[in-house]
Amino acid sequence: MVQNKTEPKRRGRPPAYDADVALDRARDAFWDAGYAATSLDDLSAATGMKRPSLYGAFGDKEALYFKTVERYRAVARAGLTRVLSGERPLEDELQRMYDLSLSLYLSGERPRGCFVIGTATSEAVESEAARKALRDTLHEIDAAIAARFRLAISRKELPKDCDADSLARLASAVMQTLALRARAGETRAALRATAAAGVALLVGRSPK
Amino acid sequence: MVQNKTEPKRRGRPPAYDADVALDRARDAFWDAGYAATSLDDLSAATGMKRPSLYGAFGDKEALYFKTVERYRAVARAGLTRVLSGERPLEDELQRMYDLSLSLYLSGERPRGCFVIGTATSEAVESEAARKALRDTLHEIDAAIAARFRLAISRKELPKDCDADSLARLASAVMQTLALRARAGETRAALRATAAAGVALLVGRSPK
DNA sequence: GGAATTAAGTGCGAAATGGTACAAAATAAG
DNA sequence: CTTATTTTGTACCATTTCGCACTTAATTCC
Repeated sequence: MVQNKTEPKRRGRPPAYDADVALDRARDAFWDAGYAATSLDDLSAATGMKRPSLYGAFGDKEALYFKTVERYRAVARAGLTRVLSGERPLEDELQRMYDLSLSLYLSGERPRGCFVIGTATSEAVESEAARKALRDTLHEIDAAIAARFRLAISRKELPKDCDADSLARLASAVMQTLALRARAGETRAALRATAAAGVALLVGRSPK
Repeated sequence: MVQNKTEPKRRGRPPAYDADVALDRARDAFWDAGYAATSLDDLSAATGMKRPSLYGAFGDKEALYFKTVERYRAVARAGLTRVLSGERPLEDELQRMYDLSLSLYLSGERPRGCFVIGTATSEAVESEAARKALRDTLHEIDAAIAARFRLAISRKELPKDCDADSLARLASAVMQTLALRARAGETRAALRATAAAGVALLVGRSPK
């Protein structure tokens, strides 16, 4: 595999846009309005690219959407891997995981929750691709958390008879409720309280 | 308050539709495709009513949608009140609550999760009304579960130092993950396992 | 400088969308 | 039977939407 990063000389007219920036802007448009309610004109306005340029660069609306999903998932994956590294105690890392989630869910001008949940869920019954994107996203998070729980069990941070996979799905559930509640307009303080209660329950302390 | 149920004699041409049946059909259309992707023609086809009749009976698309939400919430509220009556042990009632949720989430031809989560979430950032519907729905469920947890504490089904409100939000989180995962296409068996693990964790047994 | 190549921008078109005006139909009251 | 009342169904309108053809602009290669 040779270097193919920013090929030194492209042949024709150079693009006026940066593909990653455009994808982020398109993602923001979908994130706020949902997939179906975001028109190509909205995407054109958000990215500054005319519709034919959008087509040339990313394909149709659906292809563009799934490119934004891929990009979002890559960022989320990196963050999750970082906070669940195992460098700190389980409880700290879980708390940081939810802090990271909340910083993302509240990062827009208005609270908007998780991008994938907010945009793919509504389409998931009728679109096989959206359903798969949603399922894969949830399962990837499940798996990352389960790995950390397995590590915790091996380190005696948790009792040996715990089921890491079940605990992980429930830890995911806490993240999902944060996503939904953030989008529903709950305050940051309320969300933090729910996260803290979730951490307590997951590590074996009943929320007091 | 006098009797106003099915007024004995209406003046003009009688409606050809049953309002409740039409609302259920409209709800099903929204449930599958989401709010934005459901057109008035879709709603007309689903209900068998022409568009002008829909307007006459329910107002515009948004008004119709929120009428279906009200109706769904009333049914959900009744079910929740029933299964959380306090007649049975806490653990049984929680398990029945999730069983009831799953029977609803998997009741369509295709798995579709929770109607409100599946349709209001995507609209919640830009629509104040959708955001409120989502928030009110989540909080109503939180409150119903919290009441049951308070009863459990008073009955010593749970330790006195438990926080019923925090536990209730986490119990809601389990319901929400079932809603999302059902819509994402997880199998019924997988969903049941997640529910069972949630019940165990909530009543103080670590999932084994 | 001219040809080749790639992207940007204008503008069109067919279809779908939300919404409504208006006439026809069905019923009750007098 | 006539009138008043209410619903239904057809047809229409203005707008939006997705998508594309085609021209124009910017750049490299020779």
